[in-house]
Amino acid sequence: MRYDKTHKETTRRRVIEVASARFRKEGIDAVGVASLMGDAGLTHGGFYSHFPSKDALIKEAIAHAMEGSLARHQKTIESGDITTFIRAYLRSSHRDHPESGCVAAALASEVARHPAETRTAFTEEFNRLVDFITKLLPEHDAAIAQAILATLIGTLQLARAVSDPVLSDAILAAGEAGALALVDSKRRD
Amino acid sequence: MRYDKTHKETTRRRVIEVASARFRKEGIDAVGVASLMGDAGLTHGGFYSHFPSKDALIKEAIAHAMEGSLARHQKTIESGDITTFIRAYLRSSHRDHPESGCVAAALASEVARHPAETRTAFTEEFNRLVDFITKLLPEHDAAIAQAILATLIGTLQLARAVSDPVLSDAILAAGEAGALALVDSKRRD
DNA sequence: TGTACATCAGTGAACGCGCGTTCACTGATGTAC
DNA sequence: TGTACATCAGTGAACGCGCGTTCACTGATGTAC
Repeated sequence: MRYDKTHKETTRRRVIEVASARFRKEGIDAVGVASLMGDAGLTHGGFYSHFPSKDALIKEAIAHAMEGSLARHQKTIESGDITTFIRAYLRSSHRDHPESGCVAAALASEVARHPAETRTAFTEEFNRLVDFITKLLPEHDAAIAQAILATLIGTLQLARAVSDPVLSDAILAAGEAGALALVDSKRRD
Repeated sequence: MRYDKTHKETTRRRVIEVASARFRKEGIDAVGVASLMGDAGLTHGGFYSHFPSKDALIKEAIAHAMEGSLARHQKTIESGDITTFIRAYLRSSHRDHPESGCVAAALASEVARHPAETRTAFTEEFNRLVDFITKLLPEHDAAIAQAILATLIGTLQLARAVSDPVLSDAILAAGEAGALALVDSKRRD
């Protein structure tokens, strides 16, 4: 072979990396194959020697992004602190940088309209994220973990959609208080 | 004038109606002007005698859809029951029919990427929705209303995105329990 | 070590298609006489 | 009441453009001799 055998795999990973960031920032439909390959330093024609279709890349980019955010939170699970996790998730820098943030918050509504394969990949990573939160909870209750995750995602989306920056900050604060209240909700019943 | 003077206004409203349903169901980018006008029983050329651009229609369709869902919930506010509202919002029929459902759940992440005018229209209707929920709350606390709304939206989106129907039902149930727990969260502090 | 060759990652022109938008027009209808 | 006309909502061909995808090719490089 003419190229180092890791060469192609490196390129493939670079394309997935670029795609997962730009999909989160601009939305899946808004990012074309040609522009994506350009960002990865290539021309559009080579795309199909790496992926059978744009849909296949979408699936991989979503899975990659969710794995990445889980990996980033491994430090939190080691310290075992749900409060730290919630506060980190609802930081204004997360709201302002969807490209490196939670893929569920950025793309959940788009994923819902995508083919079964993409939704299955999303579901697997969603389950891992719920497990992660469950382990941080005092009662290890998966249903509460799901409700907390829903609150975090909904809060981030509303904070991003709203045009008033003061209101946006207030939404983040309200979501944080709400998510923290859910942490102990079972214990108080 | 050759047509009844209400004629054009009727057509305009029909286009907005069709757009607000299809945007919620298929996503804004996925619905073209020509296909939209076809659904309204017209050809695409006439679009620009009603709206200056697709963006202008998007803004109107979002505002219309949010007004519509508020109007639909007026009955709830009269009975003053937050529990009824939460349960109605998280019904499986709402998950399964985004076209007639909450626009914030269907389009929040898309709105975040749209021009200021669209986001301002969204913000105004969001504030009205928060006011509505606030009035249903025992403590009339707007921050709790925002957190509840975030929980509802996040829950619906996750329930729609996930590919496993059993898991989807579980997410709805978990979100309902979470939102109900938030209702009394202040009182219990 | 130096040369010839085979490999294949990446190139770029081309495909059909649907997008948002423009515009000269048509023809049904309300109004004026 | 009957006819001529003006209005303008709606038509449909055309625009430039970018989309996802295909494919014949190029040319840098690892391998074999």
